[in-house]
Amino acid sequence: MSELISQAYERLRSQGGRMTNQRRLLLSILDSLGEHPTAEELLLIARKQDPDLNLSTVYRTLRWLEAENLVSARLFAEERRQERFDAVLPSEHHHFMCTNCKNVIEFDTELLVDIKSQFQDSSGASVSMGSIVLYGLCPSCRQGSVAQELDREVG
Amino acid sequence: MSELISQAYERLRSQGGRMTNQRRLLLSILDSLGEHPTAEELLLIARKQDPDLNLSTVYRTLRWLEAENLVSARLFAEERRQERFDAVLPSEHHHFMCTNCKNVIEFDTELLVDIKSQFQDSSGASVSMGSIVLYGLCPSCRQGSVAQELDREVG
DNA sequence: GTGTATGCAAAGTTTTTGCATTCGA
DNA sequence: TCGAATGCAAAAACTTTGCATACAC
Repeated sequence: MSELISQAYERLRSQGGRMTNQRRLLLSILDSLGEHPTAEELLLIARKQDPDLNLSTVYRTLRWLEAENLVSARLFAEERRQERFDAVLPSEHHHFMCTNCKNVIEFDTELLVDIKSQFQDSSGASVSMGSIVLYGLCPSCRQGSVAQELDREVG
Repeated sequence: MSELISQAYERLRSQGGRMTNQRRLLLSILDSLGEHPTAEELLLIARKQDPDLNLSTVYRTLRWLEAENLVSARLFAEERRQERFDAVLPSEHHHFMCTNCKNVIEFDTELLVDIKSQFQDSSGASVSMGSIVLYGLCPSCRQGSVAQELDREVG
């Protein structure tokens, strides 16, 4: 069983919570999904298996997981308000978002620690975490980017 | 006259737009403010000089400035939905947010270019911009952080 | 059985939009 | 003058909450 799911069971047990079908379903989707779904997207996927699942259950589950630090919510500035949810991976990871097709690519870097310590040294703050978001064109949108850019502008 | 304001005049002239009192006021606040106001905060400040100013005018002005690349909108994940607006500085700048007092500190770094090129090389994407957000405790919250953390949890 | 989690509907929060009016060039 | 910008109110988009019911333990 995956780390996410076994951790969730553990937390539930230790705080007297319950493992419901809804939570099991959402956890398994979050765990296997190689994407960063919004709450709505998650609902749509989950409803293929449980058509009665409710959006507020999705939000409540995500917020609980977030509070437990098993999932993190991210806002990409390009999408005004909608949050995207990530299963928290063992290593800090960062994101690239294609400004054309909106696809997200995760990446890792060891260089952030340098930025952190640079900032800590100069400011006197203590940094506990950090995240990077990069924007640009993904490989497939680089080709034919002119046509696609036009499409998007005219839309 | 500041870069922001003169640029705004320039853009208006070239696209047949008009410099209204409302825009002038908002521009001068954005220009002088050493903070990252939300639309609502900007409205409150502006209303000291023009009590009739409307929130939708603030949003429309900010969105126009954003489209002109004179202001950038940022979402800090810690605050769920509210955007903060920045006058765009000549150099890319990044943010640290104190998880305790929510204050924001800007910083610069030359190290992001390395992360960009690292990612470009490995992914084949072309990166046009990027932003870093760091979280932690600011210098003043580091002292007495225990008491303050408790305060926040109990809230 | 008991209390946690759910579904539903209503409310909350932030941002956008339609329309009549005002105002800058 | 006349079209761009504003104020207002209503809608839209996203998220949270209250409450009665269902269900995990």
